[in-house]
Amino acid sequence: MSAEDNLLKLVEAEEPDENDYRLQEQVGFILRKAHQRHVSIFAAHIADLTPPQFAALAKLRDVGETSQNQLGTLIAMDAATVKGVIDRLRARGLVDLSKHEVDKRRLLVNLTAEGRDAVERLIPLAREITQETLAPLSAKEIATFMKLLAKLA
Amino acid sequence: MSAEDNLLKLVEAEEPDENDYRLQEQVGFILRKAHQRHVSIFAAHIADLTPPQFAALAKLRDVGETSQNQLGTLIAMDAATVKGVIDRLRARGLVDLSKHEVDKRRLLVNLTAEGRDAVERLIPLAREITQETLAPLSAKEIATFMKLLAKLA
DNA sequence: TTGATATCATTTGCATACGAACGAATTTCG
DNA sequence: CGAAATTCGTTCGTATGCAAATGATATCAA
Repeated sequence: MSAEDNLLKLVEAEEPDENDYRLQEQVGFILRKAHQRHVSIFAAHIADLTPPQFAALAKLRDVGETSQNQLGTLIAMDAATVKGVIDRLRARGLVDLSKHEVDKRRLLVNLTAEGRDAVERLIPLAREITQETLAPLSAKEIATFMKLLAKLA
Repeated sequence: MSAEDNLLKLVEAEEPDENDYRLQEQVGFILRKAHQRHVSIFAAHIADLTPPQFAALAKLRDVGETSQNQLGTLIAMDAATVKGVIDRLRARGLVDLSKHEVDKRRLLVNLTAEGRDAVERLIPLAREITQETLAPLSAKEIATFMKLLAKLA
């Protein structure tokens, strides 16, 4: 088949040009990069905690004692992932675990005093992280972006 | 200090209310969820390859033979990560490796015939993945969102 | 009541992701 | 030229993230 035939077929079928797939313009690729950038900014401000670890602490501050699975649901982590995160926070004395009195399947997670202090101390830094992540955008752009991003998540 | 004093201090200094940090509204948290959703959509369309693996193949299709590190730069992966990705693609016969004739430090990566076939076959699916990821947005919103997301990445 | 289902948590295996340390090769510069 | 700095790749350790399998407990329904 000649190049002209190819072009013709393309036009007739209104197919996208397969030779013109640009990785750098795909949402998934840019989303991955934006996420990487945020994690990097986070690490620069809060060196001794990861974003998921901070998310767990911040959410526990909101809702108080919850089961491990429930916490996972609240911060968008599956059971296997949340277990690892909680284990590490527990090893550092930031949360503690106890068994549910009634439902013996459940593992209750709570902030320790130290954990509570840590969240309170870190929240101002978390605000800075959010600001710095959004710094390339104007106030108006931020409002628009957050609205659209929320729709995608 | 009384609660009223606290409130007064807050208003005077125009400080954010520390009791009002909402994890669910932070860019980082939503960015992480949006990325998770995209990976999930990707997996539903392309089961036997991960987004980073596909990114490596798609980029190799663009630029042809490159060094492992250079490829990593192009697809936003550090040296350690790209090595793992390429190792797995190589084990499956989708890329092959060779030594740079002149610069003996460099490891050249190339698509195999099978690898090239795979990318060409998968690109239409990748377009669908992009579409489905952006499906919650209108055409106009997509244009806006992509512009702003690119600024953040 | 009991048998089927569902839920909670754990474990294993695999795949990113990155910092840090390292050796080998190359480039820069005094 | 030759020492210092840089680049390329590898390895190790740690931390998500998820699928799948499993065991324990709880709930539902016949």
